[in-house]
Amino acid sequence: MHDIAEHLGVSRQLVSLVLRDAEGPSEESRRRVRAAAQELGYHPDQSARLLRGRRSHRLGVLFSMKEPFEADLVERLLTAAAARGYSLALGPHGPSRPQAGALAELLGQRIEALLVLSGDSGLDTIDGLPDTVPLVQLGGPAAGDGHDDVRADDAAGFALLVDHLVDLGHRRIAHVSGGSGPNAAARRTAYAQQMRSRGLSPDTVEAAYTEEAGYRAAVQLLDREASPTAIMAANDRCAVGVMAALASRGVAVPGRVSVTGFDDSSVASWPFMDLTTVDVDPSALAEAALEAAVYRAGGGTGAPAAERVVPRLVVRSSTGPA
Amino acid sequence: MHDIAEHLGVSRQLVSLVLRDAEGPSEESRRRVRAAAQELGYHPDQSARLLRGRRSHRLGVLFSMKEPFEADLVERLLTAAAARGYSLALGPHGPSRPQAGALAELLGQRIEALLVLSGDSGLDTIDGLPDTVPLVQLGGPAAGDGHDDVRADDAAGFALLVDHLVDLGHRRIAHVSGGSGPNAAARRTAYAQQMRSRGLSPDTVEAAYTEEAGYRAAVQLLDREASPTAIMAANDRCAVGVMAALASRGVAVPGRVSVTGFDDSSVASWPFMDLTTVDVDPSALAEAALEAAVYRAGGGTGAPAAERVVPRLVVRSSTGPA
DNA sequence: ACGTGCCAATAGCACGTGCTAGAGGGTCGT
DNA sequence: ACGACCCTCTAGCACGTGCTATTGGCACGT
Repeated sequence: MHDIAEHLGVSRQLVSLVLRDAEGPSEESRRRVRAAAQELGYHPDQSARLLRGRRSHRLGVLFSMKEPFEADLVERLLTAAAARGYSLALGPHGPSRPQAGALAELLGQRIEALLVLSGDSGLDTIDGLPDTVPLVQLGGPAAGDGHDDVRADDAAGFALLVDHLVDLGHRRIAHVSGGSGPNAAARRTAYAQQMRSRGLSPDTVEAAYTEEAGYRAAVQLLDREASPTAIMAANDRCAVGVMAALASRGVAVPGRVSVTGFDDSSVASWPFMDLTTVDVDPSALAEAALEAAVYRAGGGTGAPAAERVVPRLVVRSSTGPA
Repeated sequence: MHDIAEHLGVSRQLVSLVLRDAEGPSEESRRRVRAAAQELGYHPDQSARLLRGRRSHRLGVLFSMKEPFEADLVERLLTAAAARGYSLALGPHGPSRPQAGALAELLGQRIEALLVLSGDSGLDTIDGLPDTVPLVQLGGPAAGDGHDDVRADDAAGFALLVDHLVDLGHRRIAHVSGGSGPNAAARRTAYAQQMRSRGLSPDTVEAAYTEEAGYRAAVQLLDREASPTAIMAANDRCAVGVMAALASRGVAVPGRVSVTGFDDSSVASWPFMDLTTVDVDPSALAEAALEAAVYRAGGGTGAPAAERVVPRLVVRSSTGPA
């Protein structure tokens, strides 16, 4: 900035005014300063900007790069934040990068609120976070207490899927559960409840949120005497395994068995999968979470929000009449 | 920092010395300062640190969150950078976040070098980047010129795969190509060359780096009179489609047709895929790219490096005797 | 000629930290 | 008892920017 000012023979302050679009400078000055900035390849130093400003308008995001769904959410968060004039400090954690390390880095970045993402991968309890930064939990296991909490309404989603299958005439509908994974218990319960309310008895096989677990669970189901005519997987990844197992046994989908997923991830739309699933609309999740974070960043002190985004049924060709 | 000093009745400078592990302060002081910092929930302000330091020891990474392989690379880069005392500024771009926007944000963060990732998804030509920041390209389409360039040795990888199949007795080996995708031409050429050197004639079907394209290409191959006994997909995603097509036609793998992938992504290790592929070892890629970036950051002015990481053949159960 | 008002541009401090230079108070040797 | 030394701590400036307060210059009215 100093260089630009010297180059033009004006003061540094004038340059500052122009570059942050403040009122004052004449059109002529604006033109010249902008041209010089372009010419000299100037980019404002975010550190200095952040340091000077009273507020940072910056939110931290703690997430895992491994999970495609979280990566997707982060992208939505980026646009949602930009639309409100906020920027995001990304804090990816992974096997080689402990959560605590990523957290410490975020806390050094003047964040006004912290968004914690946790998909189906599971996340150890969040600890070591200071009470100075408000926390918004997004889609993870139930937070301790007192924090904003945004997630999909899994119960509503499973009710939609059960109804869909029952309406198609299915009566032996099995559920391949996420086992001890986050939200798995809620999904299992929602499934059982909706089955009973339709006069059917639930049939759950414990597995996990992985392709391999889905594969094994499906094999197990096929080996029974009265194998089900429909299989509801705990999520899409799990459904991929189920589909693979059926294909390897030569079982027609949806001819003999219908299959459903949960998430509407990209795999669900592969033409040879074409999975009936529920769409949790990551944009809506991101929007709701960001709204909560912005509210806290602005000093909001209302009661913790507990937003439940209602998913949408997406019918594709993996389900059909019993 | 000021608060801690006041809390203990010492000077701010002493606190500074302790917290950055400089020599000088006594053990007693260290203990007390650290305890106070913990108690007050202090985290050093990175902005101020960055502003003060002459060097930032910070590297920018431009990538896409959509691509799992890039996400994986970023994670390796994070650990590699940490090991060398560098930090990374992440610049994810996506549909709603133009590359230029992410780039501008990075340039405002005092980066000393810029790593540009581009997997199989393709990336428009990089422009608008100032000549003040050295650039290292990682795995993408050939950079214009004069930039460091790190990527997998696709030719060596395909040679390994062709040799593997030929040694198993296959003679009709088809290649489902990545079409106009980045590096697809190089892989196609490497395949053709190695086939000829083994006395066989190449047989390429144009497709793309997606599951759907792989599926369609495989269907096309199966409909021929003399269908191949082995199919080499352009990458793992493509191989997933090929496998699905074979399964839906009841073609045994590897009984009647062998299948190979390229990348050793997570799908390749799914038990019902168990794909023979080549492992590009993202750690080695990340390490090499980071080394180049650090060299440039340190002011290195040598000739542009052109590192080719030699991949490793991973034999699984999707290939067998002809 | 002199004040009044306005527009354009400038002066100077503050943000939180790292680093160089220096200050204070002990201990030791003579 | 006095200076030389070391060990520990402190004073103060600099980094690049935003913002408040102030200055300079011009046109206008009296």
